[in-house]
Amino acid sequence: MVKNSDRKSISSVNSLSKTDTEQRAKIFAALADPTRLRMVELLAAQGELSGSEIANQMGISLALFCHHSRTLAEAGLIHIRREGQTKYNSLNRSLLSDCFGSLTGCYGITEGR
Amino acid sequence: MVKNSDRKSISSVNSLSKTDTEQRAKIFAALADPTRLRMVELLAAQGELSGSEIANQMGISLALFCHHSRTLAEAGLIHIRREGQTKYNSLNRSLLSDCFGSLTGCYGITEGR
DNA sequence: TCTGTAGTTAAATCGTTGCTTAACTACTAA
DNA sequence: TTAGTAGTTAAGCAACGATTTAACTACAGA
Repeated sequence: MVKNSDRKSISSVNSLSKTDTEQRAKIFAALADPTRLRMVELLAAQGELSGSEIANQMGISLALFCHHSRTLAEAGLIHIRREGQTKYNSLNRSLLSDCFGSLTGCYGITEGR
Repeated sequence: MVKNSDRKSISSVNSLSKTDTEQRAKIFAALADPTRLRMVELLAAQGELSGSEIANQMGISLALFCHHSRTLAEAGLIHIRREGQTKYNSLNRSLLSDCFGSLTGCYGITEGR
């Protein structure tokens, strides 16, 4: 039997295994705002986007994007790849699947990141 | 092609089909509080429970349970069955699957409610 | 009628959070 | 050096939300 307390020590925030209730609540809280949820849906549909691209497509300021992206990053939901002065954001799909699977009992198939 | 606006008119809050971004955000917001998430996890594990049973198992007051259960009900996440003066709560699993599936692209198998 | 159980509701408190504005760094190119 | 692009951070405000307490309805049994 693997306890949640063990899992927490293995994956501090990113993915790999099931997270505990507090962590999952934090992930759901990150998805609970319409603006952030639209950001996540954009990334789910388009794969990888820079902050400016997201802000433009959504019609919000870069400051507001940055504000929300921090919440998503702290929940472990987005991965950031630097290229010059541009930062590309992508979704941590395996963390999403793990988090959702803990409630539905169904863990979807995720290929890579 | 089925638009989200069409879906909304079909299923106002309960299940059946995909919900729009605002509705999904509301569902995630209902799951965003640790106390409510524990309630949902209890129902996911044990199927059907009365308010008192949930409050007892969680070590919270009935008033606090009632407060949170209202949020869950408004999101459409719980179904209530009356029996005498007792109300039994159960999870709307298909709504959960639809909501999660809109992000992961994977819609789990749900049998009945 | 009185007591206990099950649940609901309102008010008050207090912390959190979403948004805007503005100032800031860092890199690139003319 | 100047301007433009990409992103970050802080301050302030308004709105929301989690919790506790207390008062309430409704029903069942002694």
